[in-house]
Amino acid sequence: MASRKNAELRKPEILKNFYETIVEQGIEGASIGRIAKRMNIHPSLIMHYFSTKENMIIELVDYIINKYWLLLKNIQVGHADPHARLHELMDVLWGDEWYRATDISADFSVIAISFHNSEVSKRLKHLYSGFKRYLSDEFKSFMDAGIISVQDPVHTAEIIMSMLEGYRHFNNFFVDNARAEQYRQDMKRSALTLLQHGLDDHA
Amino acid sequence: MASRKNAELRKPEILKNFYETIVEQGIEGASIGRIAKRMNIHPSLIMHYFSTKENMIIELVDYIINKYWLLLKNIQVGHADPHARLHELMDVLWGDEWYRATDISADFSVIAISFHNSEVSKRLKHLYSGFKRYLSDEFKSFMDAGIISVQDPVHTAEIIMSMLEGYRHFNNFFVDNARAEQYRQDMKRSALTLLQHGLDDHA
DNA sequence: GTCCTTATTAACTGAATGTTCAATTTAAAT
DNA sequence: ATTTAAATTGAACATTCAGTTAATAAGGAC
Repeated sequence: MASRKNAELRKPEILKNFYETIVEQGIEGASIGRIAKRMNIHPSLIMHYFSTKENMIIELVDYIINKYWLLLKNIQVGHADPHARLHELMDVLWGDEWYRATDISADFSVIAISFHNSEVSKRLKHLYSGFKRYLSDEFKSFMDAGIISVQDPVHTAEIIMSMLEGYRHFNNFFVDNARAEQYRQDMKRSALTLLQHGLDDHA
Repeated sequence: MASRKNAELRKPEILKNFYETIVEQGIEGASIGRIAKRMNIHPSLIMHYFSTKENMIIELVDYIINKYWLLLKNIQVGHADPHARLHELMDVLWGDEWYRATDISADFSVIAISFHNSEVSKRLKHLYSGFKRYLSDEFKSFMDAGIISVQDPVHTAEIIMSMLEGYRHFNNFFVDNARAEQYRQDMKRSALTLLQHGLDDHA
């Protein structure tokens, strides 16, 4: 019999294995039976804790999203000097810790699920809107300090988030490990260029 | 019995229904049985044409990717004048036809599959590299004409593609239909700003 | 050591999974 | 009208699916 653990330990352990199974086999390969086999426990034990697979998916999404919230809360960019603060923020956003916080393969699976699961969709929207609020607040303060020249902090946040997501996306397809660092720098500098030159009028 | 059609008609029809089932139920809900039911045909007929589900997935990916190739080949930006040509290209990339060419929900499913299916991954990489080549060739000609100021056309293509992908991604989460057009314009203008200001040195 | 909660397994279900192979229908060619 | 090839169905296959219910095992409180 598997070593006895309490719910507080076992549930996250199951979620972690669910997560890893999705990374390795996709959502279509992440059945309860396979997760149980990978953990050397009985499938019924998983049902005991989550009742339905739908529940387990929701809790998995919460588990992943929580990783992002922790990232956000731990940014706490140190510098008070706006210029240094701006650069530190950019370093964090395009940094390694941020990129590796979650497995991009699982991220895509979750996003794919969100298109036909409204609970998942709701949670993703909430996460994104929190991220957007955080960024736009920062950009607002940079505007006030006069070190970036953009017109609308919210629109700016959307643009930077889009670039960040595009970066995550393509890092898997372009790279050519030797080019990874180059690509990262290109994206980061492009973001800074945009922040400092604003949106010109190309009418 | 379902009306008799030949392979040339039936196979694409099956792929189309596979595609739509993925959009509605995700890859995990797109079983052969469900696809057959939706088409009012017998599941065996699907096996007859594709032999295995794995084959069917590969052919679906080819089917989707072909839509993108058609887009690329039909761009054929008309203007010879470089300045008009640049703007027309940007209009196409951020245009409605481009955005709606495939269902983003299916795109995400395919990308998610690519992480644990090397055949799918290979095909996506090939598509992206073709797109990158097309864009970098265009950017090279704009550089020669002196209407954009970037240093490397390939890096530039990667950046623009990342922005485009980020745009596709977030259009589903930000919008607020009233803002959709605004967001699109913001992204397009940002891309133009980058092309014209290049990557500044923020050392 | 007994009680009591809870973790874990055992045994099972009915439905759905992808797949196989033979039988049947259809339409075109001769 | 007969032949022929292809399209379509039918019935079965072992396996896996998520889920149910009851039994067992383990550990903490007293």
